[in-house]
Amino acid sequence: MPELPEVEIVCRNLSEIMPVGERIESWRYFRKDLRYPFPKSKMQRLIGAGLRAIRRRAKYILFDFGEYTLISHLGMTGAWRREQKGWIRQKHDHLCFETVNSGVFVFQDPRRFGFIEVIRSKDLAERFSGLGLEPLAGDADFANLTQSFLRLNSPIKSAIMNQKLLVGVGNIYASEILYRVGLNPLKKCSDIEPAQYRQVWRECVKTLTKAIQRGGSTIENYRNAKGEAGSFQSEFFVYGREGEACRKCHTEIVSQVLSGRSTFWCPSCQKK
DNA sequence: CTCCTATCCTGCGAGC
DNA sequence: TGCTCGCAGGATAGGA
Repeated sequence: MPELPEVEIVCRNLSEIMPVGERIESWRYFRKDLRYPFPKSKMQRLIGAGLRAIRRRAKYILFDFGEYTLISHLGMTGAWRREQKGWIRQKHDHLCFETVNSGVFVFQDPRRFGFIEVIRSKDLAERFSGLGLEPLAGDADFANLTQSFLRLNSPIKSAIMNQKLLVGVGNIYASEILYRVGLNPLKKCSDIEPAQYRQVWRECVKTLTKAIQRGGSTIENYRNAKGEAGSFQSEFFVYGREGEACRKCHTEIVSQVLSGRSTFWCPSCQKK
């Protein structure tokens, strides 16, 4: 489900409804695992600790409780929502924690590709050491990223989705970003000029930023932690539009599976 | 090392 | 109506 903009929105509104200093009173589990077993003993360590911040790294949500950090990944269909005491369990609600003053936070995830982790905060850097460049970080070193890409033989679309190189871009935004640059998604990374890479990074930042301003994209069931849908899907140029007319030149949008993922582009606008 | 495939899981729409 | 098939926003282990 969620790519960088959606995870960013979830983090922002979780921060609004769960203030700094808030404490977890108790956990409840409705099954014993999601993608990985719940780290129950470590989750107990969070009880009573004051929340310092909720932030995003790549597509991970980090609840910083000082000595320990709760890591939540939404996978394809994961969602947090807030409930009040006496709430009624919905299908695919897998766990919840109750806070002292802010209600109950419930994690729902039909496909169960999401997961929950608790680690010592001092181990965060190592836990995420394999992650690539954070595109919206002020100090993002895109020149260095270009040098990495110039050495790759893979198609550009696969590469910008590779979280070891660049984080946050998933299957939807990959197609959208390349449309905005005019690059064919199948083009080999080593065949792309440095000047074109500068455009790729610029459109990447612009597209992700705009998507955040629109509250993310809601395809089927994405909702932020307040239950609100995003609206950026109305600005898609190519994703999910196979057979429809290009918004600029009216050529039919085409689609092809690349590395197992549906890929959309305009054969006329994306000839670079 | 690099790249691709299969896999985890449930739900939904298309097609018969 | 009801069945099967294919596909869905992610990440990763393992094979070529």
